[in-house]
Amino acid sequence: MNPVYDPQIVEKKAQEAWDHSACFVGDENRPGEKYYCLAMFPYPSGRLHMGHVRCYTLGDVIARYRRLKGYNVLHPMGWDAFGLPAENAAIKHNIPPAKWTRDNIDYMRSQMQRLGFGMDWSREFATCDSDYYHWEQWLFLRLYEKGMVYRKNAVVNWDPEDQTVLANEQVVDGRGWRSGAVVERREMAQWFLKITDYAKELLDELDDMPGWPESVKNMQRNWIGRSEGAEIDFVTEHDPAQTLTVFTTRPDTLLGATYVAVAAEHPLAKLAAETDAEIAAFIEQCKQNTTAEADMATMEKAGVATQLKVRHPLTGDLLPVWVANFVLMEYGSGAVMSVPGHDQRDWEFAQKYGIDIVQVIEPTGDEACDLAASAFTEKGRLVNSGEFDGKTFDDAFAAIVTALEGRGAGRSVTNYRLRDWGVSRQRYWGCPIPVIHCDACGVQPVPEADLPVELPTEVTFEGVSSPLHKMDEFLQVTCPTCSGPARRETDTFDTFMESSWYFARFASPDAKAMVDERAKFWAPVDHYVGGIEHAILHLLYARFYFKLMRDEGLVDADEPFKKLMMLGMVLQDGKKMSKSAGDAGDPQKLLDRYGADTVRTAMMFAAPPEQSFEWSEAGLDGAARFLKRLWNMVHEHAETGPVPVLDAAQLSPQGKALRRKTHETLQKADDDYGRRQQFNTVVSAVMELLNTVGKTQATNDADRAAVQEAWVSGVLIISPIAPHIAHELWTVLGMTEPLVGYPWPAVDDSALKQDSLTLVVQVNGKVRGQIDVAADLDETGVLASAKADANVQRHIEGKTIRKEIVVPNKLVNIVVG
RNA sequence: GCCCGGGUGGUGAAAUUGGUAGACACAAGGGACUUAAAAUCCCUCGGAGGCAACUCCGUGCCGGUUCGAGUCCGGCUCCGGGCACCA
Repeated sequence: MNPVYDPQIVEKKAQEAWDHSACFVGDENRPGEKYYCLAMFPYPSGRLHMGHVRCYTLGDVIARYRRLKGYNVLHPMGWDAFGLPAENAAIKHNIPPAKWTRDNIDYMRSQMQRLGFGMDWSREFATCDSDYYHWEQWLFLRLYEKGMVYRKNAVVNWDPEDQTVLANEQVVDGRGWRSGAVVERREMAQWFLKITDYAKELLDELDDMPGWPESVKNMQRNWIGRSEGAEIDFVTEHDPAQTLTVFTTRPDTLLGATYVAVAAEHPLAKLAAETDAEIAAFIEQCKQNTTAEADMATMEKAGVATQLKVRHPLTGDLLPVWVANFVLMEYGSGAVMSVPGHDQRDWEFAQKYGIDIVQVIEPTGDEACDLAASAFTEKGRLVNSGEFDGKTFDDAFAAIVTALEGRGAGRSVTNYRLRDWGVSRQRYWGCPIPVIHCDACGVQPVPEADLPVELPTEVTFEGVSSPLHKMDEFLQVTCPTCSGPARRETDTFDTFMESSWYFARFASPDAKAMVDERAKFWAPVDHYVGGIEHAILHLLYARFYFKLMRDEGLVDADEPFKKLMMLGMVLQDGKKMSKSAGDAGDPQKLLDRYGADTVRTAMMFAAPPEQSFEWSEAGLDGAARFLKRLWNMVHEHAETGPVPVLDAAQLSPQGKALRRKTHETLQKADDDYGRRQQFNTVVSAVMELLNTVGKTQATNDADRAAVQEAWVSGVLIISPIAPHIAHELWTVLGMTEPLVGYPWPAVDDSALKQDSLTLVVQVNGKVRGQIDVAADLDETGVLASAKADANVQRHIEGKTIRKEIVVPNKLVNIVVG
């Protein structure tokens, strides 16, 4: 009798064997080319959901496959442990964020281990470990010295009732999610990293990253948003020493500018508000917009005229200054010139407020141009522009910029949509920003010897504000410059800071520096797996940070992630899974009922990696049935006793067909794992192989050897996906070397050879028959055979053959008329 | 609003470089085994006609290119992701 397949026993046994042999511990000295496989580390939200299961199974499948292909693999795991949910839990349940986080990590680690991921747990760390964030503070201070860091005002969402800053997701319909109070935009001094200094490199390098999906590269290109244009200075009427600078991509339309618009936070808006209650009221009203760009883009465009005027740099005409709610202070100089004739938004604004619309561009072709109906936004020929009339875009651009340069009133510039990275957060649960505020000396960096600035973890939350504000032992410090009393910064870093370099730390997790030489060995990550929701922010910040580290000499490469696999979302009720959506996605009960291999197989079988799909338990029974069949069939085969060495010459036709299927499956699986990165079809290929073995009657020793070969191959192929059952069956098949790292078998081309092929015959593109032909039959022979088919004859009879198309090994199309 | 994806049977999907649409599964229906059930095994399974051979229709919608389009092009529509403080 076969032993019954009991995943709980099989999986425990396999995991103990892996632990015992330490086969997943990364080691620079192992043979084989290094291969760093990494799945984006999780935020320890409490329990794994099916999105995690998918991501980490995919990472594990890739890592295990690479081991079979002879690579020296590093596959680590850790925790993105700082963040908002821990504070929310603290406020709600009065648990210190550190304890809540550590408990979650312990539970989620046990779930990952239960899933059998072949990860190197010896390198594990959490970003809330001071050993980790120490070096983030250290790098920040290095960047401070280099001038890569600066402080300026930026707007935040302010909850006036809770007296706290809210994240965008905490603002619901313009109100604080807890207090319900109307949220205000408020300016605060914040730290910024000069990512814009690297905009060009971040953009240009995308052209040389073949391992990234085009869609992600395009998203990043659009995000960085390089545009060629000009900066133009408008002298203010009230103070000729002051200028208002705008950026435009269309300096050719300068003569059509009929007003300028500034952001509500712009100094000119504030100046105008001093003497004008209507403007002050409008600015107040603008404060009720959130800081989210999506809200800005969809809201009703509105503005108010000021009494201020600026002088047109070429005509000297006075143009009115408007304050408009759609101008972003964060982008460019917080001011735009408005050309309603040739910009749709400006046109709508001018229509609404009765501002002049002047045509300065006319079509060169037959494009429609009716400024009474809409703006003409195409490039064309200049009119109503004095000396520039008749010029087309490129000439006009150059001539107008030259004219401006001559007056010192403009210059051509390359502008980026990308804004500098604001890294300050007015939150407790994050990495302390290592600066000190001294009344006498101003902002002072914490001396390197005093690092890390440790975040106190013994805290009690009273209300929603950061407990740091009330902790004198944290707050009160002496100024490193004058030794007088000073105050420690209470803001912490954006958590994207931690996730921007953790992959480098995994290479040398115990280094007494940010990283050591081992980072140069393992970096860059060869295969990075993660959700598509990280396509822009995380991946762009990490690329930037890696360049900062490179420029410090810490790493060698220019880019951190060679190959990027972007996963579609595992949806729940049509939306991405989140902490707030409950634990419907918790895999725990599935692991208890079916075991890890079934959960992993079902997840891999459900869809290809990049596709989003709604999670459903429907596939689990099928996956469980498949593994059980595999278990039973391999045991039945093993019970027939020892198998002789395969003698291909002695195979029966069935044995030969099975052997071909085995090698086709090896070839397909290798291609799917390695090149196509589509794993659902690996599972189906093994299912097909299993079905083929099931139909094979092994009548002689050679056939039994072919069956053995089929099972050894099938078990090996499925092992990255269902590693525990594979571990057990490997031994059942009499294999003595460990399966982890066993060399992937070479495909035997002679086994793939076919004597005859089935071709499809079409008449006028419709399938009319199938023919079996010798594999080496030439085109004339194939055509003759096709025309001999009875059904094909019926369709070509009495008609003229106009064209004959033969696609080798596939089909024949006969075109008749 | 802007940027990036996606839409194929009752369901998850496959079709890799423009070449047989629906592989492999799930669910369902029928049958075998069983006192019965579970498990297992076998058969059917896009729609319509024929009830066989075969024919017509069919990959979100409309149009185009091609001997041939799920695949390429143009226009739409619905769904998802991102939009700088969720991670």
